[in-house]
Amino acid sequence: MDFEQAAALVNRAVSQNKTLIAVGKCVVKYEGRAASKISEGDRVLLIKSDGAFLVHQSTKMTAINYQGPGALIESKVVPEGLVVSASRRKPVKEGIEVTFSKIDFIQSFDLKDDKKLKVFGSERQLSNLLMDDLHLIEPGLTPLKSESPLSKGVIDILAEDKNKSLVVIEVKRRSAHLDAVSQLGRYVKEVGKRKNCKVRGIIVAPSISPSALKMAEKDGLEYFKLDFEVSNPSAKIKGLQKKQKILGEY
Amino acid sequence: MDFEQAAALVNRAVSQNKTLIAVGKCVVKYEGRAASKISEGDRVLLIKSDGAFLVHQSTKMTAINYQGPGALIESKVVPEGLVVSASRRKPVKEGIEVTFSKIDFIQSFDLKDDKKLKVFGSERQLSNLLMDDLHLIEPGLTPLKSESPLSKGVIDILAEDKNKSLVVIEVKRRSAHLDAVSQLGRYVKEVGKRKNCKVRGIIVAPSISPSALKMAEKDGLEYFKLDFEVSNPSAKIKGLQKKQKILGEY
DNA sequence: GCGATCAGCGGCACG
DNA sequence: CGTGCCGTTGATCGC
Repeated sequence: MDFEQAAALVNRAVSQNKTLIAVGKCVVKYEGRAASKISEGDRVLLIKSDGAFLVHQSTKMTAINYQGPGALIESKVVPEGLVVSASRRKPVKEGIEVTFSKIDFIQSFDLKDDKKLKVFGSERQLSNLLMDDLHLIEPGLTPLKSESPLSKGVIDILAEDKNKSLVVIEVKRRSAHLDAVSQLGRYVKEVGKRKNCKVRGIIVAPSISPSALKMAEKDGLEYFKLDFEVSNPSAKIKGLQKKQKILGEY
Repeated sequence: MDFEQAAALVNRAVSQNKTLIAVGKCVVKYEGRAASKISEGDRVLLIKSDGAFLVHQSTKMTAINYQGPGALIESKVVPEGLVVSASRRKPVKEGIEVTFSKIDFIQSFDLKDDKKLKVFGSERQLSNLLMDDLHLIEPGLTPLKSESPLSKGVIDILAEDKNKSLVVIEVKRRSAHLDAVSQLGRYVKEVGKRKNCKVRGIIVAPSISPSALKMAEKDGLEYFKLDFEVSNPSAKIKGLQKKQKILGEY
């Protein structure tokens, strides 16, 4: 297929909201929030029906250049070959330009798909499950509210212990790191200020980095190890236990 | 092309480290760090030469299911159609299974590409540029070290002001948020502890969220607005000015 | 619209 | 390997 035909194919695919796949030798330039350039090589261009625009190399998961849904897509022939470009004004003015010097393959597809991915084991879901299992953390701990909106951020679980103290619980679906401790610290601080009382903070996560645990202890926050299991189509909390003073284990 | 031929094509492409593109009607299941399922629809499957495995719907930028480089890829025919699966042991045992009931297109490509993307305007680059422009923040501020490794994290710029006080500078290429303030706070705290002296902290970013600025001021950290420009092939700092007490502007 | 956070985040660099 | 953090992060949800 020559460049003229290819350009026509791209423009037709875009105007008909079809998905287009092109493979060939190209250079790619981007300018917007950042700028980038890559010289000639074989790549895959994927343009989706909503205008999402992706340039992939033959390795790695991530696209080397891209433009989000809603991009304005144009194609034209220039002396160097076929140019396919995508640009948008928001979030900022930016654009990609892919210049093919050789096209190995180009085709448009009319993809019918109204299904949505269902995911199990998200933090939200684990948090909801945990609402009913707070007794695993300690007796007398009762849930007050989940997804409680704070002026800044959202508290995963707000609870009350047997002494009627407020407890802020932050759930992580993967290892907790320094940022998680900082985050919980902010929530505990804000709630304490609002309610003008002492507030406890608990991190619940499958693991925690040593420095994060150290920081948590220093800040008076607690950590509980969360043991959970995901399968299709559900997630389940298997256990929950206090783990502190990791050095003491040895 | 029938399923048997397609399965053979996939296995051959994988064994030869080629890149494979398939388009067709399929269901996709994933189980591993989380679990997911999506019922039948038209999607694009992209398998790269390094084993990266991506399933795309016809909208949005992100793949709905994926597996990183190094995944073990297999293909076989079952009563329901063609199964293409990708699995790996690390970081955890996990796998995707794509079952095609209809194949619209399938082809392998031998992509030659040894080029690497060059990006301009990264935080690292802006930070390096700023090293020479510290006087724009305040007279007498001199750079000591860039990318200074701390026990936890890396300080973008460590500097010294005219009073010989240490100054930790955190550069952000986009709007600074609460997490950036927390991050800088951790650094300032650690440096102050190490050197046993008062340490200043400055956030340099193109903008800052109101709550982040508030928290910064409360924590004794400063904010400077960074005005920069990116183009191909470079980035440039255009200006730098103190912005505080935003409410006072009105 | 901005703000804050999650994500199966991915990728990178450093210890 | 883990730890930390950047990313043109993207995507979602609440204000």
